[in-house]
Amino acid sequence: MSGGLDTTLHAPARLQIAALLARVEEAEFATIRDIVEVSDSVLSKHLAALGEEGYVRLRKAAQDGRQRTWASLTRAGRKAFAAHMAALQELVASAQAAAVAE
Amino acid sequence: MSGGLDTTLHAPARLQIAALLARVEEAEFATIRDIVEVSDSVLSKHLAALGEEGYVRLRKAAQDGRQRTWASLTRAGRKAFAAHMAALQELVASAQAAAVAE
DNA sequence: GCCTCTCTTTCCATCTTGGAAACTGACTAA
DNA sequence: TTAGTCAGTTTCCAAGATGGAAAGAGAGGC
Repeated sequence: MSGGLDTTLHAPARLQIAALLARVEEAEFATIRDIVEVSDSVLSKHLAALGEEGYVRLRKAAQDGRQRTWASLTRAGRKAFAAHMAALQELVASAQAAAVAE
Repeated sequence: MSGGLDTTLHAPARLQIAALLARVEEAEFATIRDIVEVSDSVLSKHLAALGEEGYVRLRKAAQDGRQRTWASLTRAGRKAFAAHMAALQELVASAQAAAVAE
């Protein structure tokens, strides 16, 4: 019943995360958390969900003696995001077609 | 945390309903149900939700001796749908801005 | 009065989302 | 080496959505 929409990407929080990552090489955990405005635990879980789907890659490394995590979209992630946005556009278009047929 | 997105319209099923109605004067209950592919009860509940939000108007009338229900977007509904689509577009754009700032 | 058609409402089970708090791993400081 | 931080993770739990089946309800038809 989800008309081509990717449920993993459709949830508001993850849609924001994906949209953010779609325009960057990679982004830091804290940066994403502040932009999306969710708690650490929630962001961690969303990134994990995106990771399991193969959409996001997490890179952990130390910087200034502090451990940091960078997230980036995988190729599949970019593709899925683009497809999802396309599905949204199409949702409107197909609605139009259905209307004509009615 | 929902970046300007309208949660009432964001749920896949309701997004499809709204997209469909956005292009028609009005659509029949059964038509919507078949396009969105949900059960009667579910469609009824979604339309009720959209109605409570002031986005959809339901018109009931008899046709060929059968009682039918037509749904249509109210002006507020069309406005909200347009705004929601705009928010989706903007989500991508703002993500870009954030990326630059990073 | 009874039946059918067309939704509605109720009941219920499942899934998702979100935050707080506890926990882990890595590294710094004594 | 032990204690303390920082940066996420995982666990626990509560709340809200969503979906379908089944029972209801209203309007006509027979």
